[in-house]
Amino acid sequence: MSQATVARVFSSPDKVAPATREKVRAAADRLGYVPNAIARSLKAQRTDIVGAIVPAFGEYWQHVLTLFSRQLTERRKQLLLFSFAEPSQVNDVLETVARYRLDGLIAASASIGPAQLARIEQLAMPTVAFNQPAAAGLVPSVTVDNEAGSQALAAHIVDRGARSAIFVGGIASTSTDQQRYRGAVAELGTHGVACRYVEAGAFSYEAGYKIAQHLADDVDDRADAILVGSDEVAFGVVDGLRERGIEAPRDVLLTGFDGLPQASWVGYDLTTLEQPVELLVEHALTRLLDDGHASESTDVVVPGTIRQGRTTNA
Amino acid sequence: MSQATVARVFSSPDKVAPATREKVRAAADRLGYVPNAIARSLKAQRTDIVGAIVPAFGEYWQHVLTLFSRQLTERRKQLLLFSFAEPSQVNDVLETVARYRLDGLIAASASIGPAQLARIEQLAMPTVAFNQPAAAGLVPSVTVDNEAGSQALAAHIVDRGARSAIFVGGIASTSTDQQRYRGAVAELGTHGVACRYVEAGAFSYEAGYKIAQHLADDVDDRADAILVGSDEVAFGVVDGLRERGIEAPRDVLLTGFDGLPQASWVGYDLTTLEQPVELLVEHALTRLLDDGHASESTDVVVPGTIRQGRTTNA
DNA sequence: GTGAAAGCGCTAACAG
DNA sequence: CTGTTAGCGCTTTCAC
Repeated sequence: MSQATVARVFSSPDKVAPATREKVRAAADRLGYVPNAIARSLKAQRTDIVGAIVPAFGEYWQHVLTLFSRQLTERRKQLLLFSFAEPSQVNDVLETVARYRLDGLIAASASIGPAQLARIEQLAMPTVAFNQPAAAGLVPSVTVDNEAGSQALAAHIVDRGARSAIFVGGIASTSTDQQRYRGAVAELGTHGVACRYVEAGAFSYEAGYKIAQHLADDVDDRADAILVGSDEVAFGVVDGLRERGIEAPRDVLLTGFDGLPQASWVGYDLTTLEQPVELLVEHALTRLLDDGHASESTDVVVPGTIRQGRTTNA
Repeated sequence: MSQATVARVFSSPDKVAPATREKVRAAADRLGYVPNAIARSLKAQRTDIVGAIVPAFGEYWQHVLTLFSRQLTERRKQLLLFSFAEPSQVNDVLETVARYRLDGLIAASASIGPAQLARIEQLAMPTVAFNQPAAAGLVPSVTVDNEAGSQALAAHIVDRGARSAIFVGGIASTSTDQQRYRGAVAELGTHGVACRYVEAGAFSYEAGYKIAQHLADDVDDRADAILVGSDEVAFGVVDGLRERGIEAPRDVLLTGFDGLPQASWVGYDLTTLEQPVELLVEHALTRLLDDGHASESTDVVVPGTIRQGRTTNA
């Protein structure tokens, strides 16, 4: 048996006589032989691995990651995870990424700024920025329509009688926060409703919980509605307000953003903008793997839909 | 410049004259050269990649995965994710795993049965089973002490006056369910408290929600306490019971298991057995990467601690 | 339908 | 300190 024949048995079995094929398979089973994907990758200049640079925190990213992994498995590819706890680690991570010749790269984090995107360009690795609007124009991107989503939520609360509102963001400098705030302000403005921006300081439950207590204590400044920029923060806000006896929708209208599974949990039952995550992930992978390397538009923006929950059921 | 010199600049810079080193670095920057980790792996028989076979669902696994990824990043290794939605996919996944010559493998799923573990043995790849008690003895494993944990929870509710109890498991055939149930029964038995096993059918919020409504409707069979086998299911149970006007701890004592971050969210504030996940993950990685390939005991069992929440605050 | 040979990009051993 | 050489395990012509 020559190497070549064995290789053919595992990659294009039809090019080998059935008899030989079986003999090779039998021998392989007996010896525990398994083709070496590393060697294959070296030769083929293709790894069948897609990398993802993702923050190591947060319900949203965990959820998205799970979906990427699921869809990649269906495409017989693997997900190589590069997670980081501190934005400062991103540069290091990028250099590591560069060494693995990945079939594609998912850049999903607000910590990936222009400098990092430029570096990624250099790597000449197919890349897609996921829900990171700031990357649009620099790198192909797939994003939910943040502005339209926020507008829809704003319209929703105005419908339900809101005459004053607060937007609770995670981190003010992120492009998602900015877009979501902008959308809200725009829509509310046309109805003569003011909307202040308040920063929770992180995209976490705890941050939401704390900021909610501040809001609750600041009695002068109560609003009819609170638009929270993300579901995870919103859960914290709900609980923080409850702690102070403020209940949605009784005392305030409240919305989230993202459409996490937990938003439908009866304990929260949050009105939120549901991202079509499956679809977003599908778009991202198509752009990464199927494209003739230059399709129509490189920046895809997909609309979300409102999920009406108890928190605005006034 | 010879290949060898360049290689040295990137792997052992001190073996190269500073002048040459800088020249090489400059050239690399200019040409965008980055060493190829695939080729390196082929030569070195070491990939710096650890694989993880994990179910594509569930809060708990997402949480664990995030920790693995974080700790691996610190060790300058990557996580290659093999997730699967159906147990039937596991065999396929294993064959894929086999092809990548990974530095280690984390087997974290009840769907990895004896047959699969045997296959893993064959691969001669350092492996550790994570929170999968059934694997103990077959493959090195790291597991929280399920029985002791359940006993502690059982003792806790007896302390608080429970005279009858129900254990709500996810899937009866899993070894975690069995151990947790067994622990509960053992402890409750010594206090003359009976404990029926009820199967939710999945380790999910929805399954918990549905089973809770059945339990609530079955008025003859009310118990003082419900021990739920996992937090995610417990969240569903809490909400399902609330829907029927049953509130913990007022009407029933309720506990979870796992210690997910959400358990401390004020909306649930669940009494649960908190797994020392960081520690478990650390143990797993040590066994995988640092071991002199045969340390003391291969099956590590780590105790958890009770997190007291509102749901048993009778 | 099968085998021989070259080469993917790197490293380690050995000379110089 | 630097270069030469061989080879990791696979695929891919190109002969036969």
